[in-house]
Amino acid sequence: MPPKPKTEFERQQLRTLIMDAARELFVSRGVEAVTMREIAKRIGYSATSIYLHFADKEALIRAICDTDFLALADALKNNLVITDPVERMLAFGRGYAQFALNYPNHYRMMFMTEHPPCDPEISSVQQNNAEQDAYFQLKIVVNEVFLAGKFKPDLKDSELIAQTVWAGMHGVCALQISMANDIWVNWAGIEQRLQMMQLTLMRGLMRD
Amino acid sequence: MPPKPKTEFERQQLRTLIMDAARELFVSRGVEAVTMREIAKRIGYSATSIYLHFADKEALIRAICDTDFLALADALKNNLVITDPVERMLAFGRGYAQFALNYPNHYRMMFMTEHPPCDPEISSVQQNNAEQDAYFQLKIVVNEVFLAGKFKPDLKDSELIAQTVWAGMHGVCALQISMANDIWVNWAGIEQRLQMMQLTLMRGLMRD
DNA sequence: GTTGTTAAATTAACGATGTTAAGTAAAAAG
DNA sequence: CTTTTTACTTAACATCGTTAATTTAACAAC
Repeated sequence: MPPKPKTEFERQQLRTLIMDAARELFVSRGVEAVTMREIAKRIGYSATSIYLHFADKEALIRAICDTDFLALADALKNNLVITDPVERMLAFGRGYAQFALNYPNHYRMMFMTEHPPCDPEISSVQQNNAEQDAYFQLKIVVNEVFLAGKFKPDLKDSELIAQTVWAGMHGVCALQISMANDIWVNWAGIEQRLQMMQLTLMRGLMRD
Repeated sequence: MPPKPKTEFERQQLRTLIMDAARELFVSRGVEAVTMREIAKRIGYSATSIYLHFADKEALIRAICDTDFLALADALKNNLVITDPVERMLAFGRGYAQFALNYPNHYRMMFMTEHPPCDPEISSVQQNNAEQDAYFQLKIVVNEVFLAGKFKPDLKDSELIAQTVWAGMHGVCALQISMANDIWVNWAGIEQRLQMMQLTLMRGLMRD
């Protein structure tokens, strides 16, 4: 039953319908385990219909990632109301970890798998817009601590500090996602590990 | 030309021939991109022959991982000759990162993808054997610093410290492997980021 | 030495996947 | 009323991991 020309709005609507169905499946079982046919069935379409809206599976994944970067930025921006720069940075880190651990398959898709470099032409995320770009938010949050003179005096590169903080939190989250079930390691509780990382980063970066 | 019974040695030999060919391909292009047929062709066998030695692709990957944990432990144990515990821990971290960045596809296979929990019955790595178990090495190295009273006095859980150090280094390496080509982030040099992480961890963990 | 038996390998084939090509129905355009 | 365009579907393809059926060759028993 293939009807008639669709308005641009209807096209967008179907596009997001596909993305929402795909996201739900990806998040619950990971991108590899989900087939195009399955996504299509979920929304009552044929598999090939997806290709009218996305060039291939990779493009679909990328598009979803893209809107999820928005979701991450949106979730994190709530912390920006905290006035104390140091408290804000800590809350920001906790929020980031919470996102990672609440949506591990998502997080894996966004930060643990190599995607071809994201084309800013196509991306719906505006880089360096604090509302939309979580990395930009991180830079701001760290830089405000930096400007407040809270870091050790020999630390002069604010962005390098930001990348270190990111790496530290990412390390804990990524190991948790990939290796939590590995009986080889007698893991401490994830909450404990997160707190320990934040404590260590703080002590290592902040002025005494 | 399929001849007759092989001695156990010949079977082992073919098994490692398969593993070596597979490893080389996996390391250069990642596990997903390499097909069983390709591995087989590389050693002049038919694809199905591999299944006479490994239950499936996953089992082959796991077997390779397994021997690579040995390789990692072997590479890292050279640092154990360093006498000063703190210097030894630093060198250990650098060695770990070097392994990760020299063999990124390997590292991804070992630490960045979820494998079903490793069965110690099957594994050829002896857990808690310092010669073979890199995580055990890490625990020892950290614990020696701990016993030397070098950590901050309120840090009482040596294994939690080890896991934090691991997470920090893993974070830098993992982001490098997955996101180095992401133009979104203005990455500092990888060497700089590694050094900054080590500096920060040290300052955050060690007694003043 | 012929004849089974068995191990090691192969070729054929299966089902699933991402994807492309060809076809179809209905609305719009002329 | 015809023609074109649009949204979709079904068929089909190549490739993948994997299994089944088949071949080949060495050994064992008589």
